[in-house]
Amino acid sequence: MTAPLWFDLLERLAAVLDEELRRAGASAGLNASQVAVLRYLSKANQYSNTPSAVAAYFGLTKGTVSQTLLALTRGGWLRRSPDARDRRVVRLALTRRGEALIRRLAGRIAAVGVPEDLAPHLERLLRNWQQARGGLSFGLCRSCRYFLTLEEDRFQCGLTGERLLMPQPLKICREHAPAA
Amino acid sequence: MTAPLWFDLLERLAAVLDEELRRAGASAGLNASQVAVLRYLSKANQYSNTPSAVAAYFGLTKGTVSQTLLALTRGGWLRRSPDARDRRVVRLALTRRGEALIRRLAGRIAAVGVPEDLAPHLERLLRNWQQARGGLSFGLCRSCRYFLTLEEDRFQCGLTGERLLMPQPLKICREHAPAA
DNA sequence: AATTTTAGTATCGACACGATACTATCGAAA
DNA sequence: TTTCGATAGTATCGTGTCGATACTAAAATT
Repeated sequence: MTAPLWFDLLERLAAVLDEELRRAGASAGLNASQVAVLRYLSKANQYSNTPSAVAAYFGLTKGTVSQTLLALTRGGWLRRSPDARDRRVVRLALTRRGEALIRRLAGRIAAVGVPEDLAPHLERLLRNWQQARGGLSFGLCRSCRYFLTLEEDRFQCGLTGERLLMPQPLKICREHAPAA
Repeated sequence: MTAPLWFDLLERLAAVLDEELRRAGASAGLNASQVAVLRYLSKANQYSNTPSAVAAYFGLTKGTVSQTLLALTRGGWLRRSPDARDRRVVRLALTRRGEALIRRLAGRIAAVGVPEDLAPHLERLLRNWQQARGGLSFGLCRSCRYFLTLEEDRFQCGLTGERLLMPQPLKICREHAPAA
Protein backbone atom coordinates (compact mmCIF):
# COMPACT_ATOMS: atom_id res chain seq x y z
CA MET A 1 0.00 0.00 0.00
CA THR A 2 1.62 3.17 -1.19
CA ALA A 3 0.16 6.67 -1.05
CA PRO A 4 -1.19 8.23 -4.26
CA LEU A 5 0.92 10.63 -6.29
CA TRP A 6 -1.22 13.67 -5.54
CA PHE A 7 -0.56 13.13 -1.86
CA ASP A 8 3.20 13.03 -2.35
CA LEU A 9 3.07 16.24 -4.37
CA LEU A 10 0.89 17.92 -1.79
CA GLU A 11 3.34 16.94 0.93
CA ARG A 12 6.14 18.59 -1.00
CA LEU A 13 4.04 21.68 -1.58
CA ALA A 14 3.20 21.81 2.11
CA ALA A 15 6.90 21.66 2.99
CA VAL A 16 7.62 24.53 0.61
CA LEU A 17 4.70 26.51 2.01
CA ASP A 18 5.90 25.92 5.54
CA GLU A 19 9.35 27.15 4.63
CA GLU A 20 7.78 30.24 3.07
CA LEU A 21 5.82 31.00 6.23
CA ARG A 22 8.87 30.43 8.38
CA ARG A 23 10.90 32.79 6.26
CA ALA A 24 8.16 35.44 6.33
CA GLY A 25 8.07 35.36 10.11
CA ALA A 26 11.76 34.94 10.81
CA SER A 27 12.77 38.59 10.74
CA ALA A 28 9.83 39.42 13.01
CA GLY A 29 10.61 36.64 15.47
CA LEU A 30 7.54 34.61 14.54
CA ASN A 31 7.44 30.92 13.68
CA ALA A 32 5.49 29.22 10.90
CA SER A 33 2.48 28.38 13.08
CA GLN A 34 2.14 31.94 14.24
CA VAL A 35 2.29 33.28 10.70
CA ALA A 36 -0.28 30.70 9.61
CA VAL A 37 -2.66 31.89 12.33
CA LEU A 38 -2.19 35.51 11.28
CA ARG A 39 -2.87 34.53 7.67
CA TYR A 40 -6.07 32.77 8.69
CA LEU A 41 -7.30 35.71 10.72
CA SER A 42 -6.58 38.08 7.86
CA LYS A 43 -9.07 36.07 5.81
CA ALA A 44 -11.68 35.15 8.44
CA ASN A 45 -15.16 36.67 8.26
CA GLN A 46 -17.27 37.98 11.13
CA TYR A 47 -18.30 34.47 12.23
CA SER A 48 -14.80 33.04 12.11
CA ASN A 49 -12.44 35.41 13.89
CA THR A 50 -12.47 33.65 17.27
CA PRO A 51 -10.14 31.26 19.09
CA SER A 52 -12.42 28.26 18.56
CA ALA A 53 -12.61 28.94 14.84
CA VAL A 54 -8.82 29.02 14.68
CA ALA A 55 -8.70 25.71 16.54
CA ALA A 56 -11.22 24.13 14.18
CA TYR A 57 -9.46 25.44 11.10
CA PHE A 58 -6.11 23.95 12.06
CA GLY A 59 -7.48 20.88 13.83
CA LEU A 60 -5.84 21.87 17.12
CA THR A 61 -7.15 21.98 20.66
CA LYS A 62 -8.41 25.18 22.21
CA GLY A 63 -5.60 25.08 24.72
CA THR A 64 -2.90 24.97 22.08
CA VAL A 65 -4.48 27.78 20.13
CA SER A 66 -4.90 29.84 23.27
CA GLN A 67 -1.14 29.74 23.79
CA THR A 68 -0.34 30.82 20.26
CA LEU A 69 -2.84 33.68 20.43
CA LEU A 70 -1.32 34.80 23.72
CA ALA A 71 2.13 34.99 22.13
CA LEU A 72 0.78 36.92 19.13
CA THR A 73 -1.10 39.35 21.35
CA ARG A 74 1.94 39.95 23.54
CA GLY A 75 3.98 40.68 20.44
CA GLY A 76 1.49 43.27 19.22
CA TRP A 77 0.41 41.37 16.11
CA LEU A 78 -3.12 40.74 17.26
CA ARG A 79 -5.86 42.65 19.09
CA ARG A 80 -8.49 40.93 21.23
CA SER A 81 -11.87 42.43 21.98
CA PRO A 82 -14.94 41.07 23.76
CA ASP A 83 -18.00 40.22 21.69
CA ALA A 84 -20.96 42.50 22.31
CA ARG A 85 -23.68 39.87 22.21
CA ASP A 86 -22.01 36.78 23.71
CA ARG A 87 -19.72 37.60 26.56
CA ARG A 88 -17.94 34.24 26.33
CA VAL A 89 -16.60 35.11 22.90
CA VAL A 90 -13.31 36.85 22.09
CA ARG A 91 -12.97 38.61 18.75
CA LEU A 92 -9.56 38.63 17.11
CA ALA A 93 -8.21 41.21 14.67
CA LEU A 94 -4.79 41.92 13.23
CA THR A 95 -3.04 45.09 14.32
CA ARG A 96 -1.51 47.34 11.72
CA ARG A 97 1.82 45.60 12.26
CA GLY A 98 0.14 42.24 11.71
CA GLU A 99 -1.51 43.39 8.52
CA ALA A 100 1.75 44.79 7.20
CA LEU A 101 3.48 41.46 7.76
CA ILE A 102 0.74 39.57 5.93
CA ARG A 103 0.88 42.03 3.05
CA ARG A 104 4.60 41.54 2.66
CA LEU A 105 4.12 37.78 2.50
CA ALA A 106 1.31 38.12 -0.03
CA GLY A 107 3.55 40.26 -2.20
CA ARG A 108 6.21 37.61 -2.37
CA ILE A 109 3.68 34.93 -3.24
CA ALA A 110 2.04 37.01 -5.93
CA ALA A 111 5.36 37.02 -7.78
CA VAL A 112 5.07 33.27 -8.42
CA GLY A 113 3.76 32.66 -11.91
CA VAL A 114 1.15 29.92 -11.92
CA PRO A 115 -1.09 28.33 -14.58
CA GLU A 116 -4.48 30.02 -14.94
CA ASP A 117 -6.71 27.02 -14.40
CA LEU A 118 -5.07 25.78 -11.21
CA ALA A 119 -7.51 27.00 -8.57
CA PRO A 120 -10.49 24.87 -9.68
CA HIS A 121 -8.37 21.75 -9.41
CA LEU A 122 -7.26 22.63 -5.91
CA GLU A 123 -10.86 23.35 -4.99
CA ARG A 124 -12.02 19.96 -6.25
CA LEU A 125 -9.28 18.20 -4.31
CA LEU A 126 -10.17 20.08 -1.16
CA ARG A 127 -13.88 19.33 -1.47
CA ASN A 128 -13.34 15.62 -2.14
CA TRP A 129 -10.91 15.24 0.68
CA GLN A 130 -13.04 17.09 3.18
CA GLN A 131 -16.09 15.13 2.16
CA ALA A 132 -14.18 11.89 2.75
CA ARG A 133 -13.09 13.14 6.18
CA GLY A 134 -16.34 14.74 7.19
CA GLY A 135 -14.90 18.00 8.49
CA LEU A 136 -15.88 21.62 8.03
CA SER A 137 -15.10 23.19 4.68
CA PHE A 138 -14.09 26.73 5.70
CA GLY A 139 -14.93 27.95 2.23
CA LEU A 140 -15.49 31.48 1.01
CA CYS A 141 -18.65 33.08 2.37
CA ARG A 142 -19.78 33.97 -1.15
CA SER A 143 -19.68 30.35 -2.27
CA CYS A 144 -21.88 29.14 0.57
CA ARG A 145 -25.24 27.47 0.14
CA TYR A 146 -26.73 30.05 2.50
CA PHE A 147 -25.29 33.12 0.84
CA LEU A 148 -27.96 35.48 -0.47
CA THR A 149 -27.62 38.41 -2.84
CA LEU A 150 -30.47 40.81 -2.11
CA GLU A 151 -29.48 43.44 -4.63
CA GLU A 152 -26.32 44.82 -6.12
CA ASP A 153 -23.91 45.10 -3.17
CA ARG A 154 -26.45 43.97 -0.59
CA PHE A 155 -25.84 40.52 0.81
CA GLN A 156 -27.26 38.39 3.60
CA CYS A 157 -26.43 35.17 5.43
CA GLY A 158 -29.36 32.78 5.11
CA LEU A 159 -28.27 30.93 8.22
CA THR A 160 -28.09 33.78 10.71
CA GLY A 161 -30.22 36.28 8.80
CA GLU A 162 -27.57 38.95 9.28
CA ARG A 163 -26.58 41.50 6.71
CA LEU A 164 -23.14 40.96 5.19
CA LEU A 165 -21.11 44.04 4.49
CA MET A 166 -18.49 44.13 1.79
CA PRO A 167 -15.46 42.49 2.28
CA GLN A 168 -17.22 39.74 4.30
CA PRO A 169 -18.50 37.78 1.28
CA LEU A 170 -14.90 37.37 0.11
CA LYS A 171 -13.74 35.89 3.39
CA ILE A 172 -13.56 32.46 4.99
CA CYS A 173 -16.50 31.23 7.04
CA ARG A 174 -16.46 28.46 9.64
CA GLU A 175 -20.15 27.79 8.97
CA HIS A 176 -19.60 27.42 5.25
CA ALA A 177 -21.68 24.76 3.52
CA PRO A 178 -20.75 23.84 -0.07
CA ALA A 179 -23.49 24.18 -2.68
CA ALA A 180 -25.51 20.96 -2.81
CA MET B 1 -1.91 43.43 -1.88
CA THR B 2 -3.76 40.20 -1.26
CA ALA B 3 -2.47 36.67 -1.80
CA PRO B 4 -3.66 34.74 -4.88
CA LEU B 5 -6.47 32.24 -4.61
CA TRP B 6 -4.29 29.22 -5.25
CA PHE B 7 -2.22 30.18 -2.22
CA ASP B 8 -5.27 30.38 0.03
CA LEU B 9 -6.44 26.98 -1.15
CA LEU B 10 -3.01 25.49 -0.67
CA GLU B 11 -2.93 26.86 2.86
CA ARG B 12 -6.21 25.13 3.63
CA LEU B 13 -4.97 21.90 2.07
CA ALA B 14 -1.80 22.13 4.12
CA ALA B 15 -3.85 22.51 7.30
CA VAL B 16 -5.90 19.43 6.41
CA LEU B 17 -2.75 17.50 5.58
CA ASP B 18 -1.18 18.51 8.85
CA GLU B 19 -4.23 17.33 10.74
CA GLU B 20 -4.07 14.03 8.88
CA LEU B 21 -0.43 13.53 9.82
CA ARG B 22 -1.15 14.45 13.42
CA ARG B 23 -3.97 11.95 13.57
CA ALA B 24 -1.84 9.23 12.00
CA GLY B 25 0.84 9.68 14.62
CA ALA B 26 -1.35 10.34 17.64
CA SER B 27 -1.94 6.74 18.68
CA ALA B 28 1.78 6.05 18.32
CA GLY B 29 2.80 9.10 20.33
CA LEU B 30 4.25 10.91 17.32
CA ASN B 31 3.58 14.47 16.25
CA ALA B 32 2.97 15.79 12.73
CA SER B 33 6.61 16.72 12.10
CA GLN B 34 7.81 13.28 13.07
CA VAL B 35 5.31 11.58 10.80
CA ALA B 36 6.28 13.91 7.97
CA VAL B 37 9.93 12.92 8.36
CA LEU B 38 9.03 9.22 8.33
CA ARG B 39 6.97 9.81 5.19
CA TYR B 40 9.88 11.51 3.49
CA LEU B 41 12.31 8.74 4.39
CA SER B 42 9.90 6.11 3.12
CA LYS B 43 10.19 7.80 -0.29
CA ALA B 44 13.84 8.88 -0.33
CA ASN B 45 16.27 7.19 -2.73
CA GLN B 46 19.84 6.11 -2.04
CA TYR B 47 21.19 9.65 -2.34
CA SER B 48 18.55 11.22 -0.14
CA ASN B 49 18.17 9.16 3.04
CA THR B 50 20.46 11.25 5.23
CA PRO B 51 19.99 13.94 7.89
CA SER B 52 21.12 16.75 5.61
CA ALA B 53 18.70 15.67 2.91
CA VAL B 54 15.87 15.74 5.44
CA ALA B 55 16.94 19.23 6.51
CA ALA B 56 17.05 20.44 2.91
CA TYR B 57 13.68 18.90 2.07
CA PHE B 58 11.88 20.62 4.93
CA GLY B 59 13.96 23.78 4.90
CA LEU B 60 15.10 23.24 8.49
CA THR B 61 18.52 23.46 10.09
CA LYS B 62 20.62 20.38 10.64
CA GLY B 63 20.38 20.85 14.39
CA THR B 64 16.59 20.82 14.37
CA VAL B 65 16.47 17.74 12.19
CA SER B 66 19.04 16.01 14.34
CA GLN B 67 16.71 16.32 17.33
CA THR B 68 13.73 14.91 15.50
CA LEU B 69 15.76 11.98 14.19
CA LEU B 70 16.99 11.28 17.69
CA ALA B 71 13.44 11.07 18.99
CA LEU B 72 12.39 8.78 16.14
CA THR B 73 15.39 6.52 16.64
CA ARG B 74 14.76 6.29 20.38
CA GLY B 75 11.17 5.30 19.68
CA GLY B 76 12.21 2.50 17.35
CA TRP B 77 10.75 4.03 14.19
CA LEU B 78 14.08 4.62 12.49
CA ARG B 79 17.38 2.79 12.10
CA ARG B 80 20.67 4.61 11.60
CA SER B 81 23.69 3.08 9.96
CA PRO B 82 27.06 4.48 8.92
CA ASP B 83 27.77 4.95 5.24
CA ALA B 84 30.45 2.63 3.87
CA ARG B 85 32.19 5.10 1.59
CA ASP B 86 31.88 8.39 3.48
CA ARG B 87 32.27 8.01 7.19
CA ARG B 88 30.72 11.39 7.93
CA VAL B 89 27.42 10.22 6.51
CA VAL B 90 24.57 8.55 8.41
CA ARG B 91 22.08 6.44 6.47
CA LEU B 92 18.48 6.40 7.68
CA ALA B 93 15.93 3.65 7.16
CA LEU B 94 12.50 2.95 8.58
CA THR B 95 12.13 0.00 10.90
CA ARG B 96 9.33 -2.48 10.34
CA ARG B 97 7.25 -0.53 12.87
CA GLY B 98 7.93 2.68 10.98
CA GLU B 99 6.94 1.14 7.67
CA ALA B 100 3.74 -0.23 9.15
CA LEU B 101 2.75 3.19 10.39
CA ILE B 102 3.36 4.76 6.99
CA ARG B 103 1.37 2.02 5.28
CA ARG B 104 -1.60 2.64 7.56
CA LEU B 105 -1.51 6.33 6.71
CA ALA B 106 -1.24 5.60 2.99
CA GLY B 107 -4.26 3.34 3.23
CA ARG B 108 -6.40 6.07 4.68
CA ILE B 109 -5.30 8.54 2.02
CA ALA B 110 -5.91 6.10 -0.82
CA ALA B 111 -9.58 6.03 0.19
CA VAL B 112 -9.97 9.66 -0.87
CA GLY B 113 -11.47 9.83 -4.36
CA VAL B 114 -9.72 12.47 -6.46
CA PRO B 115 -9.99 13.66 -10.07
CA GLU B 116 -7.67 11.81 -12.46
CA ASP B 117 -5.89 14.79 -13.96
CA LEU B 118 -4.94 16.44 -10.70
CA ALA B 119 -1.30 15.39 -10.38
CA PRO B 120 -0.01 17.25 -13.47
CA HIS B 121 -1.47 20.49 -12.14
CA LEU B 122 0.18 20.03 -8.78
CA GLU B 123 3.45 19.25 -10.54
CA ARG B 124 3.27 22.44 -12.58
CA LEU B 125 2.56 24.51 -9.51
CA LEU B 126 5.46 22.93 -7.66
CA ARG B 127 7.90 23.49 -10.54
CA ASN B 128 6.88 27.11 -11.02
CA TRP B 129 7.08 27.88 -7.36
CA GLN B 130 10.42 26.21 -6.88
CA GLN B 131 11.82 27.93 -9.92
CA ALA B 132 10.71 31.29 -8.50
CA ARG B 133 12.36 30.45 -5.19
CA GLY B 134 15.47 28.83 -6.57
CA GLY B 135 15.49 25.78 -4.33
CA LEU B 136 16.00 22.09 -4.96
CA SER B 137 13.19 20.22 -6.65
CA PHE B 138 13.33 16.87 -4.84
CA GLY B 139 11.55 15.25 -7.77
CA LEU B 140 11.27 11.59 -8.66
CA CYS B 141 14.54 9.99 -9.72
CA ARG B 142 12.93 8.69 -12.93
CA SER B 143 11.94 12.19 -14.02
CA CYS B 144 15.45 13.59 -13.68
CA ARG B 145 17.50 15.06 -16.48
CA TYR B 146 20.32 12.67 -15.56
CA PHE B 147 18.24 9.51 -15.42
CA LEU B 148 19.35 6.91 -17.97
CA THR B 149 17.57 3.76 -19.12
CA LEU B 150 20.22 1.32 -20.33
CA GLU B 151 17.88 -1.56 -21.14
CA GLU B 152 14.62 -2.92 -19.87
CA ASP B 153 14.96 -2.77 -16.08
CA ARG B 154 18.54 -1.48 -16.12
CA PHE B 155 18.93 2.12 -15.06
CA GLN B 156 21.78 4.47 -14.29
CA CYS B 157 22.34 7.89 -12.76
CA GLY B 158 24.13 10.11 -15.25
CA LEU B 159 25.42 12.33 -12.47
CA THR B 160 27.14 9.75 -10.27
CA GLY B 161 27.43 6.98 -12.87
CA GLU B 162 25.97 4.49 -10.40
CA ARG B 163 23.59 1.72 -11.29
CA LEU B 164 20.03 2.26 -10.02
CA LEU B 165 18.18 -0.79 -8.80
CA MET B 166 14.46 -1.00 -8.85
CA PRO B 167 12.59 0.79 -6.63
CA GLN B 168 15.13 3.63 -6.67
CA PRO B 169 13.86 5.21 -9.92
CA LEU B 170 10.45 5.67 -8.28
CA LYS B 171 11.82 7.53 -5.29
CA ILE B 172 12.68 11.09 -4.38
CA CYS B 173 16.16 12.41 -5.10
CA ARG B 174 17.80 15.42 -3.53
CA GLU B 175 19.97 15.87 -6.63
CA HIS B 176 16.97 15.90 -8.93
CA ALA B 177 17.18 18.25 -11.89
CA PRO B 178 13.98 18.81 -13.90
CA ALA B 179 14.15 18.10 -17.61
CA ALA B 180 15.33 21.20 -19.44
C1' DA C 1 50.56 19.26 5.13
C1' DA C 2 47.50 22.99 5.89
C1' DT C 3 43.02 24.77 4.99
C1' DT C 4 38.37 24.70 3.89
C1' DT C 5 34.18 22.42 3.29
C1' DT C 6 30.81 19.09 4.52
C1' DA C 7 28.06 15.86 7.76
C1' DG C 8 26.52 15.61 11.85
C1' DT C 9 25.87 16.26 17.16
C1' DA C 10 25.20 18.92 21.77
C1' DT C 11 22.97 22.36 24.35
C1' DC C 12 20.10 26.35 25.36
C1' DG C 13 15.82 29.13 25.31
C1' DA C 14 11.27 30.19 23.26
C1' DC C 15 7.40 28.24 21.80
C1' DA C 16 3.91 24.36 19.94
C1' DC C 17 1.07 20.88 21.25
C1' DG C 18 -2.05 17.65 23.89
C1' DA C 19 -3.99 16.52 28.35
C1' DT C 20 -6.14 17.88 32.21
C1' DA C 21 -8.42 20.86 35.09
C1' DC C 22 -10.54 25.00 35.65
C1' DT C 23 -13.90 29.56 35.19
C1' DA C 24 -17.54 32.07 33.01
C1' DT C 25 -21.42 32.49 30.17
C1' DC C 26 -25.21 30.87 27.51
C1' DG C 27 -29.27 28.15 26.69
C1' DA C 28 -32.68 24.80 27.59
C1' DA C 29 -35.49 22.03 30.46
C1' DA C 30 -37.83 21.10 34.76
C1' DT D 1 -36.30 30.46 38.19
C1' DT D 2 -33.43 27.31 39.32
C1' DT D 3 -30.83 23.66 37.60
C1' DC D 4 -28.09 21.41 34.38
C1' DG D 5 -25.58 20.72 30.38
C1' DA D 6 -23.18 22.74 26.53
C1' DT D 7 -20.04 26.19 24.85
C1' DA D 8 -15.94 29.69 24.88
C1' DG D 9 -12.03 30.29 26.72
C1' DT D 10 -7.78 30.16 30.08
C1' DA D 11 -4.01 27.94 33.16
C1' DT D 12 -0.48 24.65 33.79
C1' DC D 13 2.51 20.73 32.92
C1' DG D 14 5.45 17.61 30.14
C1' DT D 15 7.38 16.38 25.64
C1' DG D 16 9.03 17.86 21.51
C1' DT D 17 10.16 21.38 17.68
C1' DC D 18 12.92 24.96 16.16
C1' DG D 19 16.89 28.29 15.46
C1' DA D 20 21.32 29.81 17.22
C1' DT D 21 25.61 28.75 18.60
C1' DA D 22 29.37 26.00 19.35
C1' DC D 23 31.45 21.91 18.65
C1' DT D 24 33.79 17.13 16.45
C1' DA D 25 35.17 14.38 12.70
C1' DA D 26 35.89 13.21 8.08
C1' DA D 27 36.42 14.53 3.34
C1' DA D 28 37.98 17.64 -0.28
C1' DT D 29 40.98 21.20 -1.83
C1' DT D 30 45.05 23.80 -2.10
